[in-house]
Amino acid sequence: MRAGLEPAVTGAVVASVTVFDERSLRRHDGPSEDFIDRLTGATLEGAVRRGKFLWLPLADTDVVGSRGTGVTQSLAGLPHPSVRLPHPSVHLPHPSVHLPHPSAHEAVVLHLGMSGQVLLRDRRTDDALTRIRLELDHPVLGPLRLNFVDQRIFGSMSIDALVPSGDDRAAGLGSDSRLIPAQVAHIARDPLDPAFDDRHFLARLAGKNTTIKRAMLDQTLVSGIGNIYADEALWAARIHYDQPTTTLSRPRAKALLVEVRAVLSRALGEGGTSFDAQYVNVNGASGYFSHSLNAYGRQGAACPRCGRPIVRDQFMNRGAHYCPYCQRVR
DNA sequence: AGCGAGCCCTGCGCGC
DNA sequence: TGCGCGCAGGGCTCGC
Repeated sequence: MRAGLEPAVTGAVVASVTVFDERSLRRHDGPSEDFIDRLTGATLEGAVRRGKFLWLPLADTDVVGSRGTGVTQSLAGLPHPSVRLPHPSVHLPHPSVHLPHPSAHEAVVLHLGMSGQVLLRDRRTDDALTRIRLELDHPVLGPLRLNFVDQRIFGSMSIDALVPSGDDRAAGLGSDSRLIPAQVAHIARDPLDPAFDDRHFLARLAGKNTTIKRAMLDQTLVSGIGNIYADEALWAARIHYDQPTTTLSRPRAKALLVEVRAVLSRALGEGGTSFDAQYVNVNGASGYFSHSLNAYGRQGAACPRCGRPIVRDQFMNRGAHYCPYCQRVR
């Protein structure tokens, strides 16, 4: 989603905002009028991600001299290979957009929850269950529509202050900025982040008095891993979901981290995991990773490694899928 | 600290 | 065919 949004939102001006359901602003500190007022007319500077949170920094508008100075962001190479934007006929050789100085102090923050989608459309296209809509004017691509769709409304949009992330590394993927939305500051880096610190993670993991899957799903320890990718990485590393972290050896923990990265990389390469039309990219296309699952959702089916049946346990009010033969507590 | 329960929601598939 | 139930990719708060 980040990769798909980046070329469409960078340099775009928010022409109008429509909130169809205020419940999607649960994490916005203020009424919908506030969200609309602050966003309307704003220029989006890019698309940045940490774990499952995405944010679009807003160019400062009330800082004298901040607009139109300095940075030129190249949009050459548009569109992203996996992205088909609504206006493919717009073709400019090596287009570029002059952006304000990247000193944004606010951002639009998005989380998809369980059932959220962000769909890039032309100005005529509606999507069922659209909760919030942004009409964008992009300097190269022209008029666009961003539909935030969410069946269960566990996801959200909000405007949040950008605060220092605490170290001198980029706060997320997609920007060099060290600023992070306040509501995302407690979220750990994800294992694909170049600034992810393996040693720091392994030390914190070893110091926890819990079990491994619970730790993997703890977004303040490591982010970006949900129920599917936890089960898949544990299967690949042959580790039982209820293995105590205190007895998980460092070599096995390191091997698990390797498998987490492999699973996340492959899933991103295949566009994510789609069981239905719920999980789609910005064009509404489904990912293919569901065809690559070895454990998740495969209870009763043969383990691809040993042929014995995969089992599903109730765990943390969710399912834990594993092979009782390959994955044992030890 | 860690953990379980509960909550925020809708829609789908299944069994009866 | 129709209904009720269980289930679903997440994250947060609360009380123990």
